[in-house]
Amino acid sequence: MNAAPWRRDDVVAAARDILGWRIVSEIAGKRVVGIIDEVEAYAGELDEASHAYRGQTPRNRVMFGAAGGLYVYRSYGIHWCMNVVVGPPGLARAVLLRGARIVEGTDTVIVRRGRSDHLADGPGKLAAALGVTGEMDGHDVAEPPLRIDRPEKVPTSIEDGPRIGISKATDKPWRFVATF
DNA sequence: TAGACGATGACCT
DNA sequence: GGTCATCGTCTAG
Repeated sequence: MNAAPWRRDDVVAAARDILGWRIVSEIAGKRVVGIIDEVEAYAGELDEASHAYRGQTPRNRVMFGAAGGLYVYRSYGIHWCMNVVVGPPGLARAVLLRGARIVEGTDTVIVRRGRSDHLADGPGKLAAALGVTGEMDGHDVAEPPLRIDRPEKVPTSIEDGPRIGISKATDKPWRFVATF
C-alpha cells in the first residue's frame, strides 16, 4: 500500500488502492486537494468497455504509455474526464477517477463549478473542480501541477458495482466507492 | 467524407 | 425521472 498504486499489473487492485489517496492540483496557481473516493477499472484490450479495446489511436495513446500517465479525454463533447495509467507500457490498463471529496481549495472549486454542492461527485465534475483539461493529457501524476500523493485516509469499506454509463462489459463489477 | 454515438451533467417537470 | 446540449473520435463506405 505504500508503493504507488498506479504501478501495478492488476488494474482492479490498483483501482481499489487509489481510493483514499490525495489528489493535489496546483493548476493555474490555485491549490485544490481532494480525497479520491470513487473510481472505475478499465483493462485495455481485454475490456470491451475500454477506450483501448480496439488498439491504440491518437486519442488513447497515453494509456499505452508508462504507468502514472494521465489520460484526459472529452466526454459527450462537453466534459473532461481523466484516467491514471497503472499497468506496464503497451497494456493500456487505466483507472478512471470518478469522484473525490474536496478537503482544500473549496472556494476555488465553487468558482470553477459555479455552485457550492456536488463539487466533485462525477468524472466531469472532478476534472472541472481540479482545473484539468485536455492540455493535461499525458501528464505524469507524480509531478506538479497535478499529483496523486499518498494515502490521506484508509477506507473503512469499499463498495463495488457495475461501471456507470457504458453499454458493453456491464457485467464486470469494476466500479469502486469508498467510505471513510 | 459523412454519419453515429458516447466512461456526462444540468435543468426541467 | 426524463430530456437535451454539444462536438471529438471512430468506423464504414
